[in-house]
Amino acid sequence: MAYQLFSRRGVRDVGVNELIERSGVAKATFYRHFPSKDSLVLAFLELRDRLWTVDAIVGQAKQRATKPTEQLLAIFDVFGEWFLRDDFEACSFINILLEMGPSHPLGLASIDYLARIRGHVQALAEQAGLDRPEDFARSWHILMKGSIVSASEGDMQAARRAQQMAGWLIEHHTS
Amino acid sequence: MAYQLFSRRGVRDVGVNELIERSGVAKATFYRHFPSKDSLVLAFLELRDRLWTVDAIVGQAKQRATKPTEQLLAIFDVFGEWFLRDDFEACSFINILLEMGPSHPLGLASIDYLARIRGHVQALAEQAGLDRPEDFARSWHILMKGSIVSASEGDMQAARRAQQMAGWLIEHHTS
DNA sequence: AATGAGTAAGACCGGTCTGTCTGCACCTGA
DNA sequence: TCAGGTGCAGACAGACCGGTCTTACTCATT
Repeated sequence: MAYQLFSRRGVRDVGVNELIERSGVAKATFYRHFPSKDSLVLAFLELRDRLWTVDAIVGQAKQRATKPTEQLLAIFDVFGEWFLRDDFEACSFINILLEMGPSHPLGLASIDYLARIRGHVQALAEQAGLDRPEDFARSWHILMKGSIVSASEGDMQAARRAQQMAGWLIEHHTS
Repeated sequence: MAYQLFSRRGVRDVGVNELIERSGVAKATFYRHFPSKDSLVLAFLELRDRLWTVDAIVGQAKQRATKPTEQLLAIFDVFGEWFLRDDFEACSFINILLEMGPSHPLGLASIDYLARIRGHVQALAEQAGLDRPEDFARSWHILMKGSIVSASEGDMQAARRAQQMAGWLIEHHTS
């Protein structure tokens, strides 16, 4: 419920009143479970990490290939299909980071979850035996984030373009 | 004045009252010049395009090299220094696009100015005689936007990483 | 039957937002 | 001298914000 609203319309655009009205819960009940709106947003970010990062992206990519390098490249196959969805809502972690700033608690949490995404990439890079896996993951993440923003602009081939550059990145980290 | 506030703190975080108070102008005078806050934001975006895109980034990059491909790569040199500034404020076009959504008038305007940035890249690609300059510019733009988001997260080497991938992109568009 | 926990509904608080309107001073040109 | 435009200062409207608190009700346990 809150997940749909936050991911599609952003944190700032959804007020507490709307949340409780749509979920049919009383305001006092809401504030008994969450001491503030921000703490609900933190719970949303954690859920987003599980549903989107772990299940929808990394999980899907791992299912589509067996070799680690192919699993990495499959991330952009998943992205390509995700970009085509009409309810494409970009990356909540990026949205909130840019919306609240890197010093706000929610911005800091978003940075943390983005680092977690990078951790998945780095783990796959290590399984693939690539050189300097952390540098690899950081470069890879640039391609992921850049393609998401391009998709928000309307470039439907953003995933394919990023995947092409990702292939070159793998080559240059292969000894 | 409004430029500083909007670029550093975002459009939604700066209200009309603060704007008029800081600029020492009366509210009625403000609304005589701009029919709404959004129209001021539109003027801000246009100024941002001139000061930041044209002067600070593209202009600087062109000054630092003579060959078009070197001028392209110099963009990431400029980015690298920009990322180190303590008043680094990310890209207002990306911020506003993600904050307002791609269907909002301000989001649409941001998409337009982002396309203009891509136009500068494409023009340089054509001068350099690179293959498929529009595809090149779109891939290049992914690297620019991805590195900006990574810099917002705190990765100070984001420009260097993007520049490396940008070099490979040039190679693959050279016949 | 009595008690207490939990809940829905919503009034309420102080504050913010964009945008309008009034009051008053100033300046300029006829 | 006086009309008209322009400016600042700020009250005000109407809506919304996050968050607190009251009221009335249900239901499970004692």
